[in-house]
Amino acid sequence: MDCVAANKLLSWVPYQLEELVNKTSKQQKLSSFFSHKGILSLKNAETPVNQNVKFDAEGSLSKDEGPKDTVLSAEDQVSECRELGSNVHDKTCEEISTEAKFTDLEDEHSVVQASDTSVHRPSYMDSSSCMYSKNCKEASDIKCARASNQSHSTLTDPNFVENYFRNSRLHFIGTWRNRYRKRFSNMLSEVKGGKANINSDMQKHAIIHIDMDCFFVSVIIRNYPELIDKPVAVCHSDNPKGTAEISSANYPARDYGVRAGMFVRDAKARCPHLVIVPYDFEAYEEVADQFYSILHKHCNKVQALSCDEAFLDVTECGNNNPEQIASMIRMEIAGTTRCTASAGIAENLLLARLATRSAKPNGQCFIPSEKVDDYLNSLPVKALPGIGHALEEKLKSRQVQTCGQLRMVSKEALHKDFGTKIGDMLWNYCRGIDNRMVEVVQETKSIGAEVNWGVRFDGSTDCENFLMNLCKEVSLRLQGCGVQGRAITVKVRKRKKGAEEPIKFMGCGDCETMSRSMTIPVPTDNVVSLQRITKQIFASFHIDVKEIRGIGLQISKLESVDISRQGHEENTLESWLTSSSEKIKTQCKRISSSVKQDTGEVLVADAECQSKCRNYEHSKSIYTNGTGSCPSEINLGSSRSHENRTSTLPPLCYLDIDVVKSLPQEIISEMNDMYKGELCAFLEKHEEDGRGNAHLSTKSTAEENDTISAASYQRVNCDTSIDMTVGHSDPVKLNSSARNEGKQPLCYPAVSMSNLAFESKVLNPEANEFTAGKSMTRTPCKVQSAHASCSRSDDLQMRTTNLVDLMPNSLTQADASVLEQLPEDLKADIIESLPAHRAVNSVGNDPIGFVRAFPNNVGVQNLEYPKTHLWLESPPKWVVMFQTSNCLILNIIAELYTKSRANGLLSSTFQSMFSFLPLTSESCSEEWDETLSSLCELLTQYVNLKIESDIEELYNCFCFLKRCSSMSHLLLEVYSNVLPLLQASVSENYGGIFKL
DNA sequence: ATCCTCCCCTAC
DNA sequence: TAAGGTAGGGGAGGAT
Repeated sequence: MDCVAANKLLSWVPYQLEELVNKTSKQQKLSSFFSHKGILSLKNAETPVNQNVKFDAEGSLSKDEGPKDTVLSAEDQVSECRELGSNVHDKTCEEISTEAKFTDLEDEHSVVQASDTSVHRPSYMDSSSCMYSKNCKEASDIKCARASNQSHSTLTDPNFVENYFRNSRLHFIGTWRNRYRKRFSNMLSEVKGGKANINSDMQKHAIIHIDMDCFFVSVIIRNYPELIDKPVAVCHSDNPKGTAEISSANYPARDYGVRAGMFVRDAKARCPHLVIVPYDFEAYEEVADQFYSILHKHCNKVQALSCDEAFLDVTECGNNNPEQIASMIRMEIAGTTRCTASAGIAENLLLARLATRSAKPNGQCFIPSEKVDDYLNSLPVKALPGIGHALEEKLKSRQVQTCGQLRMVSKEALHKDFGTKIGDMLWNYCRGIDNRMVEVVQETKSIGAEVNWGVRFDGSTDCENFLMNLCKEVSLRLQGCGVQGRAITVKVRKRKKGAEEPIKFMGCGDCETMSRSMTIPVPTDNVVSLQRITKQIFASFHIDVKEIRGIGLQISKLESVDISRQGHEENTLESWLTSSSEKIKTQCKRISSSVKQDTGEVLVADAECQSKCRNYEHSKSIYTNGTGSCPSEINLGSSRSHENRTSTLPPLCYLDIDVVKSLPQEIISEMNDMYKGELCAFLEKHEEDGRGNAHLSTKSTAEENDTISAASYQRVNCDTSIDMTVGHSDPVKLNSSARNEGKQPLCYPAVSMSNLAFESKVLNPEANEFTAGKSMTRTPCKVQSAHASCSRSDDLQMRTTNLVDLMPNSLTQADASVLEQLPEDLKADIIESLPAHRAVNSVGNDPIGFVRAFPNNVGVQNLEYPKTHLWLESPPKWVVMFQTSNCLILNIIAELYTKSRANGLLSSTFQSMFSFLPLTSESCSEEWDETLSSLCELLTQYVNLKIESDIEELYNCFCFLKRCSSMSHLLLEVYSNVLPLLQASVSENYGGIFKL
């Protein structure tokens, strides 16, 4: 038996192997194969000529013996393999015995592998693939460029996530479609516009499925003509003993039984002179772009399946010979990319795709309608798209292995066994029926990132760091796609009990996977929001981090970001300035054309968008044309270039100097940096220039401020327990005092102001989405408190029950006094939720009873919709409740309260305003930071709602915060962040910060 | 009946 | 050493 030949055949007509192996001549085998089928009008492709590539010698083709080109090509490849080295053929014989062992595995692997980038079944499911190890000599013509001293796991590499994705081929494949959508968005949207006139039902379609031949290898070896006929595979490592996985193998290599997904050591055992070449993602991207450019040139209905595979609907292409179109396209692809492609032509997507399998490599195949039945009859069900190994097994257990057998099963039986949709799919597909259309525009439904290799955590810090980086990654991807999402799903792979360390180096091995999700009312792409929510969901797993083998984060319920809004999304000082800059520009244009100041020509929104995209692409330099180096940090907030800023900032002379001067020193100093130091000089100059004028122009502002500060003063004045000497909350005074102290470096904290977009909706009962948000009421159900059980059935009812269960049997005096200080409706709500025997008047002596009354999460509760809870922080923290009536009341409860109270430092005034604002210096811990971050965000959101009546009160809050700044640097940051926004809100009443 | 979450399966 | 990702779809089962 000629095993090489058999293996070769296996790779493209696998399901006919049994009928073939007993024939002696390959020619005979193939002829018999096709005559047996008697259906294929397999035609030779007009082979494109290219000086760099040797294509299979085809020349003219005999129509009656269709498959000749393929046959010849196969023979060529086989003979070339034999010529490779004197020992190759001997080796082949030697391998015969070995290969016998592989048969099962191969069958399984090769049956449906038509396309090269098609991804193998993960090897952790194929334990058998690990058992072959052979000492082989290395035969490598190309030295793989590999980093040798790089860390490779979460245990040793703090930048693991970033490095990981850069080098992952699966990541490349998985994210390719989104990059394609971005790149070809013009073409896609054009077609979308003209799509409506299709009446698909009656019309018979002509579909071409086109697929590059062993894409990953071909792209690499097009620059190494000497390798074309040698067995070559793409892999990260060519260590002949290693467990690196073969990504793709060319046809000569497949002759030796080398398959995608195989460990290198197994591949080398089969084919010792196998040449391993490294990945070149840039080249893949480039060739894929060329590929799609060609497709779009010939046809405007292109559905991208992957980087090397697409469907074309050529029904209305003008040319009514689809075979000719396919042929032209293939020729052009070969000429341009120096790689070959195969095509299948048929009346629907299913048959076109099946036809391609028969056409490979470098051929094309047309399945006419009348031949469909015969073609399918003996086709194994596994060959149908949509039937993987699980369905195959399920069908096998029902004695169904071929489409012919499947046709015998009634639709009802299929529905019963597989469900309606899958049942229909099976019933239709085995009859060659496929009603899907070529879908040009495919909207993204979810975006995520996942790592299941190299994940080994030493402690929870490592794990948290990893999670945070994953969030960054996902946030960048969302922004890169211009979408935000509402559903956040965290997936965790945990080592199965009793599972050993996997054979694959750093693999995840046998795992148990679990996932949990949370839906928020307003979509987000913000990294801090994602981090917070992710942290919380993750915490709800209560998992030993040492057991974790993989983590994934997925965002769904996507909505596209309104481009015009993008520039204002981040409520940073910068965006605030730049958005105003744009306002200026528009107004300048309108009012006066004589203004010559250079305000920067790029529209803000565009600049933002470009900046984001650039940042994303940059961080993924492998996807760009690759001149830029990779920045070490993927942080949107910090990576924006200075050049960008100055190009969008308003010129100094447009700033309202008086308003600027009234800003806190930190803000001025930040702005000064943005203006490269010119702002301070400008201010000084202004001061010197004319005090008289300045006096006049500040007046109205000062009056307004007085009004505010009067109210503020009253409140502060009531507060006897707080040091009053720091300035009575007059904003001007405050600011000048701040200016004097102003040594504190202003670092915009990790908190971006738009983080809690959804909180703003919570705070805003007007928001339709919120009131209508049915899902909201169920939101917290999957994220349980540390105490609550984690069963899947938990929902809001459970959640509420748990909360009540967590209530202490008796409330302490402290509990009662806390409750007393809560707003009436909140108090009522809590009391109502208590069982009678736990009523408030039942006071015990548990000092932290009230703390225990709440789950170890920080949450938001909206009392207008008492069933709505959003749990925001990971445990163990405090409960933070916000309720919205018409007036802002923030309650920071629990531990903080306990701490502050113990120190006797709570001011009654601010208790009522902030209820339980912690003031003790000992509170300045990490926990403190998080709470303040939340507080900051929420205040910001509130400011953004611009509810006039509350502005004043807010101002007081901030002034108060400012006065606390000596105790906490973080408070200063909170203040610094919130104040500009507040200032903006206030100053909007008299024309904004910029004079116009 | 319809929706949601969790999970599995599939394709590349 | 090695980079076992990503996204879509559907079923089960529970809640409304």
